[in-house]
Amino acid sequence: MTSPPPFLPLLRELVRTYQAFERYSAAHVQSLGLTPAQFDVVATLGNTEGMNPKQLGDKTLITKGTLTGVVDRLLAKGLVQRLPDPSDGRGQIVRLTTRGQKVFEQVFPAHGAHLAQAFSKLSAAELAASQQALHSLRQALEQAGARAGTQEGAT
Amino acid sequence: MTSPPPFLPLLRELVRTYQAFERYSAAHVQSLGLTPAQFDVVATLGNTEGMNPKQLGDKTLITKGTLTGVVDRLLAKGLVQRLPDPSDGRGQIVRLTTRGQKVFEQVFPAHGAHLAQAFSKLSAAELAASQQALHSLRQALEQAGARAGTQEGAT
DNA sequence: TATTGTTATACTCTATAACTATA
DNA sequence: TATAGTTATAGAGTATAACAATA
Repeated sequence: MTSPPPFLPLLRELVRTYQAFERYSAAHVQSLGLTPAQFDVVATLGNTEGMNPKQLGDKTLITKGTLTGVVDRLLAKGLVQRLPDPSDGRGQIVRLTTRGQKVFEQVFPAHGAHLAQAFSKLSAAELAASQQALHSLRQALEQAGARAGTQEGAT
Repeated sequence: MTSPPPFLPLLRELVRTYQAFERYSAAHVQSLGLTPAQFDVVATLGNTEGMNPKQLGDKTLITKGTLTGVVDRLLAKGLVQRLPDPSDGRGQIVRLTTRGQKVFEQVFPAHGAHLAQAFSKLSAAELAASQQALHSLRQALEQAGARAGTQEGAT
């Protein structure tokens, strides 16, 4: 039995860092009258030409039945539109409206302005290194996830 | 207008990495029949002598009205108990039951076993670098959060 | 008067399964 | 038959405000 690798502190750090981000961004999101799920969708649609609910669900991890309701509410707020998918009669394209685009552009610069100050202490190299570190970490987690999914039953 | 700092990809990576972890651990949590909020409470109570709902809410970021219901459901599952707070007639102490303790101890080693495989590809140096990177990132975020919290009103 | 915790309200998210329409 | 998306259902989380009991 090899000694256990010290990844628990790393995970704890990951969770704390994410929570710090969540706490930070929650104020902005809430001030827009968006729920986390709705914001997730808006953020995913930002800077795209739109996508079908299937792709949207895959990216946001929202299941299709749930996504219908989330998109409905964004529709009611006038932030997204549903367009027919020209290449598939069953499909549709969900896309930000002009107003949705404005909201998208509004929240990220707002984040940016605040965060820019905070991040000004980190060099470009540090940012890159952090990003790379997170990427490795994510890959490890995704492998574990795939494995867990495959070998399921270790309940 | 200065060029935008390149921390957006870093944040996106942070979110994705966290989501990978979430997705990974969700299986274990779900297999225990616990919701994320319930697991949050159990994990917070783990390795403690219990605490009052006020503290519990502060740590889990669950508001008091919501927390009552979450604790109710954990109570129904026999995982926690409500004890009177000897030092405050209004208060109570929420504490894991023996069964709750067992669940707590059960889920964390289970995480470790799976994750150990995933992390075996990362060297100790890589783990340390990742942790350091996250720590810097978190400090930046917490500074931003503190600033946002202080200057609030930019809603 | 302030604080702890419960209750009531209303809305959103969530997964799942059954269903319609198109491929 | 398979897939895209909707609808129905039931449960849980969420914030908020009003309330009781205690400090």
